[in-house]
Amino acid sequence: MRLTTFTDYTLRVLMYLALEPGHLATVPEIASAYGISENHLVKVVHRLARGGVIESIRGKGGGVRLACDPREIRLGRIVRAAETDAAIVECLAPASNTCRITRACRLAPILLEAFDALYETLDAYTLADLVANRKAIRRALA
Amino acid sequence: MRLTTFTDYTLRVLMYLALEPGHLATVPEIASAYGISENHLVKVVHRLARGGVIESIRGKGGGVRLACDPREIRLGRIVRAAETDAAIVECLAPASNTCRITRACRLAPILLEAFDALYETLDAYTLADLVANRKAIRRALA
DNA sequence: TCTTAAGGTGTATCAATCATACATCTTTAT
DNA sequence: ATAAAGATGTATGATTGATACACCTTAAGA
Repeated sequence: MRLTTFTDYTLRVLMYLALEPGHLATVPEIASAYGISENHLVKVVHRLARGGVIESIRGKGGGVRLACDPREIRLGRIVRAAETDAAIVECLAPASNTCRITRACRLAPILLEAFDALYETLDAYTLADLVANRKAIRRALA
Repeated sequence: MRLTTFTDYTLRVLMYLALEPGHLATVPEIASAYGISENHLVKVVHRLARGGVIESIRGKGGGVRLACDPREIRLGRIVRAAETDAAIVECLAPASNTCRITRACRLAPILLEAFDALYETLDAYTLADLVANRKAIRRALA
C-alpha cells in the first residue's frame, strides 16, 4: 500500500506554495526546485487548480498560488482528492469485481471504515503543519 | 491507494478456512472455490504458514487449516503483514529517496500516524467478523 | 519401496498502471 | 504581434505486481 507519486508531488507543490504565500510560482520553477519532472507537475498543478485549492493565472507573468491560508488546507482532503482513482480492493469496484462472496462478506465496509480513520487522522493536520519548519525547507530547496 | 491482490487473496484464504474450522483444505480446493489462480494462492498460503496464522501439512492427505480461533485473528495484523513490501511514500524508503526536503518536512511521521490509525481500526475486527454470515458465504462458494 | 498427492521454492513472463515526454492549443502581458 | 505562461490530449517507457511454470521435498498408502 502506498501513495502515488502524483499524491506525493501534490503535497510538494502545496508545500512550495506555502513557503511564500501570495508569490506567483511557475511550474518550471517548482519542478527545478525539487529536481522533478516538469511535465508531471503540470498535471498535478492542473488538478489542484480544478479543485480550487490553488489559483492559476494563465498567460505571461502568470503562475500559481494557494487559494487560501495554509492553516485551512487539511491534508486528508488533499490526499483523498489526489488518490481518487483506484478502488482499495477488488470488491469495492463493482464494475470489475469478480469475487463470489461479495454479497455475504463484511470486508468492504470494514475497509471503508479503516480508510476513513486514516483520512480523519490526516485531517487533523494542515498544510501549515507540514511546513512548520519553513526556514529549513527553504534552505533545502535553494 | 489500494491493497494488493496478494492481500485480498490472503483474506479470502482465511475466510475460506474459517468456514470449516479444523477441516484440512488444499490449495486447488480454495482456488477453485473462488475461481482464482492456484499458482498465486500457493504463495499466499505459504506466507500465511510462515507467519504462523495457518498450519500446513505436507504430503498426501495434507492441506492447510487455521492455527487458531478466527476470533483471535485480528485483521490489522493480517493486512499489515501482507502489505509489508512497499513504502507508503518515497521519503519513507531512505534507500531510494530523492526528495530534497525530507529532513525538514513533517510528512513522514504524519503519514505513519495515519496508517497506524488505519491498522488500529482494522484490528478492532477479527476474521470471525468477516465470516459472520457463514451460511451465505458457503452458498456463494458452492 | 514405489507411486502419488500434497505443499515449498525459485525463476520467468505477462500485463497493468503509473510516471514521463511530447505536441499543440489557449490565454494574457507587453 | 510576440512571448510566456497554463491547459489538454496522446503516446511512450519503466516499474512492479500478477501469474505461470518447472522442479524439489515431504508423507501416505498400496
